[in-house]
Amino acid sequence: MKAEQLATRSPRADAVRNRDRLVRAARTVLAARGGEASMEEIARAAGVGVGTLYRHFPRRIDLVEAVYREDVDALVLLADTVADDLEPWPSLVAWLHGFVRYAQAKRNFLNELHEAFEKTPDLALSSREKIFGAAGKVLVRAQKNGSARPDLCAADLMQLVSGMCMARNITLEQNQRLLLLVLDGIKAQP
Amino acid sequence: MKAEQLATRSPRADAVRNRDRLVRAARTVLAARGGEASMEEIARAAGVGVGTLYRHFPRRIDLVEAVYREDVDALVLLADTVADDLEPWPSLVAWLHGFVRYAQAKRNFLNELHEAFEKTPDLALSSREKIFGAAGKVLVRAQKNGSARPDLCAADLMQLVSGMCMARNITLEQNQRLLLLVLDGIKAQP
DNA sequence: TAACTATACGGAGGCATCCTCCGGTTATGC
DNA sequence: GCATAACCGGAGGATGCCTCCGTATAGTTA
Repeated sequence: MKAEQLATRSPRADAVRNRDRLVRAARTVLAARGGEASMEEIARAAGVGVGTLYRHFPRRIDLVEAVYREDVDALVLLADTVADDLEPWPSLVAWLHGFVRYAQAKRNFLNELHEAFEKTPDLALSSREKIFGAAGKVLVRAQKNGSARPDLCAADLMQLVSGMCMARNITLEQNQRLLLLVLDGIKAQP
Repeated sequence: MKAEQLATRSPRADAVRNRDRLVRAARTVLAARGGEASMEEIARAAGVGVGTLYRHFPRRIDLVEAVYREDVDALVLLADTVADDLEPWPSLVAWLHGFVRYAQAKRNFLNELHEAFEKTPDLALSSREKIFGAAGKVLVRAQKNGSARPDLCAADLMQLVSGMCMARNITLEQNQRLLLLVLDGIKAQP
């Protein structure tokens, strides 16, 4: 390869294969053992050395984000869908219900995000930003409509809702009950 | 000592002294370095070996609870005070404001509690129970009065409020703004 | 006071995890 | 086919958790 050729060549086949194996293995292991899962364990499950794992995903959170990427994208998509199909306030309600149901199932993910953010506060986490963006979309729309109180931002909203979902043994019922309460709080006062 | 004397004799002077040193050191170190602080570090700051630390506080959370014990007691006391001095609803509002202000300052404590509970869900944490008890006291009173919605328990309430306080870079203003929102949600609907 | 013993001390060390580093291997471009 | 950039893997350094046990000492008894 000439020195002046700056365009990176496409990644090697084995690299692509191993990255994919790692994400799959991580998905399985994280689902089975939650936050307990160690990097060695995941690498072993993928049939790969730890060195390879760390080359592809320098920090634990990078791997976690790769695992849950599709789920996060689904939440973003949901925001678009409800915004297209519903009036502002009902779309906000629908999206939050979707979020809570998701968070209930993938509570581990929220915890990992929280932990990573705890350790490195100024770290840009793409999942976080995506979710905040989706929340902002439905929220702002409801605010412009006058159905949601104006003194509130997406960060506030997610603060509240993801915070309440992070508890270990919260049930879906309790979650939904609390969501109704939060929705009452979010609603613009007449 | 006779064999049949089962009454434990009072703890040795050095044990008392070291326990006290450990709590003081832990308070300082935890305040300075937060959750990062290692057990070795705390033992060193107390001028004591790790063995001594672990004899007094078998689990990290035991030490943490000892450090924040007075603060937790203050929250419990606050619940009693507001219940004596104020009408049900205002007392709930006042206590929650107190809680949020405290949580803002001692966010690290909430995180440690959460982490311990995450690791060992069926673990009885006295601080947790004390705080829940205090919350229950003011909440039930407001419910009997008809000013707080009845379909809510202390666990729900703390879920919501402590969850929102746990975020790393939340400001006191944001906290208080969210609390107002939550209070709107808690209030009984007319 | 002196001996005795329950109690406490402390840090070496076993175990686990994180993450890096680098010698060896392999796929890709020429 | 050859050169080499890209990649692989796992040994090993660093750190933290927690235990274990030989040593020291406070309190008790005579």
